[in-house]
Amino acid sequence: MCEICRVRTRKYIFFFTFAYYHGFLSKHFVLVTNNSFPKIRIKDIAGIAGVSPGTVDRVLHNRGEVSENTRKRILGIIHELNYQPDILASALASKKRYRIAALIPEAKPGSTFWKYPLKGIEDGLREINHFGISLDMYYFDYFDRNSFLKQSARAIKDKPNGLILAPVFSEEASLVVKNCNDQDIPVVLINASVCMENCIAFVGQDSLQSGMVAAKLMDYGLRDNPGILIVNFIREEGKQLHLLKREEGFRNYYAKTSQAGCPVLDYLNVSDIIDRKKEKILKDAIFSSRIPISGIFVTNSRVFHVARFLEKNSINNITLIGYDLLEENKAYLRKGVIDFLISQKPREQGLKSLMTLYHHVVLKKEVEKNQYLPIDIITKENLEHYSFT
Amino acid sequence: MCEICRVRTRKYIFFFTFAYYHGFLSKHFVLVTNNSFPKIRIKDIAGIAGVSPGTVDRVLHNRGEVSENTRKRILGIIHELNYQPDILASALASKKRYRIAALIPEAKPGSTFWKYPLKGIEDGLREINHFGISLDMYYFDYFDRNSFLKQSARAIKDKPNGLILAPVFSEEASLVVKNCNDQDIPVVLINASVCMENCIAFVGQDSLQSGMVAAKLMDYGLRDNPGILIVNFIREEGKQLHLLKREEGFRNYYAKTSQAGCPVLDYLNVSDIIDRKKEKILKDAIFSSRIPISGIFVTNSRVFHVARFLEKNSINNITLIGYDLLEENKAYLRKGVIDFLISQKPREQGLKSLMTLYHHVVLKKEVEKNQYLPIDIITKENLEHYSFT
DNA sequence: CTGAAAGCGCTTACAG
DNA sequence: CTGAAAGCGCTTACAG
Repeated sequence: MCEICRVRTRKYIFFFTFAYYHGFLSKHFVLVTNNSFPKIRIKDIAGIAGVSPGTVDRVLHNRGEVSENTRKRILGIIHELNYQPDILASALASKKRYRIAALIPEAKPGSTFWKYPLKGIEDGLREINHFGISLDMYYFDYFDRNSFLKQSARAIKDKPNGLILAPVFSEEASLVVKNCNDQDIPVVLINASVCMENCIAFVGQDSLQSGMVAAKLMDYGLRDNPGILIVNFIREEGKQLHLLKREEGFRNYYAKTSQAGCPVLDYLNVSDIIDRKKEKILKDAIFSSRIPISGIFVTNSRVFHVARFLEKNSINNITLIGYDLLEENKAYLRKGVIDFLISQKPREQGLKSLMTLYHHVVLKKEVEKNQYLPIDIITKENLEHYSFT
Repeated sequence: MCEICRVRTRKYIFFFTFAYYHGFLSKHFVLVTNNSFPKIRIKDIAGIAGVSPGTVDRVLHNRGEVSENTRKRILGIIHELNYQPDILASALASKKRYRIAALIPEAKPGSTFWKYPLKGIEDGLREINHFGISLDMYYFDYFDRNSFLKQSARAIKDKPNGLILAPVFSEEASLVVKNCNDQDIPVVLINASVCMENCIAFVGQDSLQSGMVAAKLMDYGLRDNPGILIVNFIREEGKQLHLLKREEGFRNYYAKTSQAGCPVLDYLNVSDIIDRKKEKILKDAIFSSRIPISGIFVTNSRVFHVARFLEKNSINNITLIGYDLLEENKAYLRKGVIDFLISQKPREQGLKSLMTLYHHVVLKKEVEKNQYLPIDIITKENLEHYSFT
């Protein structure tokens, strides 16, 4: 039913397409291009359409000033030949510059998590900076709402072409997102999610599901000893939604799936800020618990506080599960005090956030809205091969 | 001690560098460039050195025909200004083409593993094909040595600029590597390792360590029930080195680390090819074992054979651990027949292999020789977020 | 051993 | 509404 024509050289492309467009060939004619196919250029399209390259360019970039007639003709040819612009030549010629801003917590000694997303962003930048992309970092203090407000104001004032945002303070972050929306600055959320309808993407972990994974590991190891303590190290009651989600996932698993049936779950909220009281609170919770504790699940990276306590008190019959490959946590994992760490691919979070903005802002491609990264299970045995992920 | 000068515009760069090179500035002068720094071009270097761009290019690419004197002068300036070539412009101007060949098993229904490395290679290609890179695939039959020989001969005859090689048949693969060496075709090994001294890199998993991870999971779940069966599904006795390594890692863990002390380990080799006998062999091994079996470790992706057997015979008190997210394995993981799967990041293996060749062949950068990928632990709970890794 | 010129494919003013 | 020309930074013959 169709004539098929394999084309190799520009001359042939020109001939067939020209003929096709001027009605010399059957409407069932199909142009089959192959591997050793010479690239179609704007010039070729212009030649076939009988216009100048400038006009094709105007059509390609929707910058108007083209009659509807020629526009349609050109779009037809572009479509027929499956024209793919040469993004190298494009980037080289258009001296467009894009500024991406990243608003994330500063990595501090003792809170090293955020150095990995930063590394991911920097690694990504190295791959795409040729395309005229530059990066501005706005660091804030993880514990200081005011520093977040200050840095977010700075970032927005600089009017970047895109923003990577760690919504550590969820309410304030929502305002930032709204603000960006008003100024047409696309936002990608990293690590935690908030106000999704106004963001182009979220890159991070499925918190609910990661709680289920933690519970599975707990359950698998402690089939018959159901005394479990959940510890939340929090900044403010009820504000860090992803921690609540993790706890919910953990509880869901035990409510529905556990092989041991529903065990006794206890929980404890400890302030993440006041340091001196942590130990006493843990001591009370563990020693005077109404149930003998055989497993502890910490819903974030502060699991090393518990590990330190267990080690000090020579308690080694408690299974301990927490989050993230902080240096302290890694050390306790190696020693066997922590049994499992759930990791969130922090480096990839950074990398993917940047790439998502690049695809959206520069290449103008569709991007996936929910980019859930794998929930990595880390043990002493596979830790070393995860160092840079 | 040093004069510091922040430069912004080309004019200043020219002035300072020119002055510096002609002795008008102190030797302690340091050129500090910053973010909003205009790119240094070949033209700038040529201007300062008082030569033409062509000469600078000759120096940059070591293509001789330059007097030692000017060569040194130009190299000095290049170094001083930390010149970074614009790889976009370079790729656009030099119409160089690079052909990468990939020699990997064909993904078949029932053996879907290799479709993920392929996907990784294809995804990577899409990022770099602008740079004149094309890909030729040479698929062979995982079970057929002759098809490997045939396809490898084809691949080499086509003289690619680089080869991605899955050394499924280790001895034959060594010959291929030697052959490539003679013709200056760089080789990246994917998934399994062989003949490393002649390859530029290996991309895959640390097999010994992955066996340790499997053992850890087994041990953690079965502290008191030490009857464990190791099952090897093999093509030929002693030929698939990475399977032996996995078993070795598993045994090492139990010999050294196990909390239960050294448990009773039994093992079984089953031919991967003759299908009808598998079930009977498993039945004999499990039912008439000298120890009651409470855990089975399968050293590769054929774990679904065991899962099928366990399910058919309604045995559900045996912990089952194996490798790879084949469709069959995923189904048994979801049902709870398989407890854990170790995954090897098959897609990333493909992606990294291609990128390694790109960096080596096109960008002429140093590449890391041993690229061990994370040893992913997959459970029913985190399976869905690993689909495409 | 060195330089001048043309070209890679696309974009950007500018002239009509 | 359309076209001709110059230029992005680098490379490739070619002439001397």
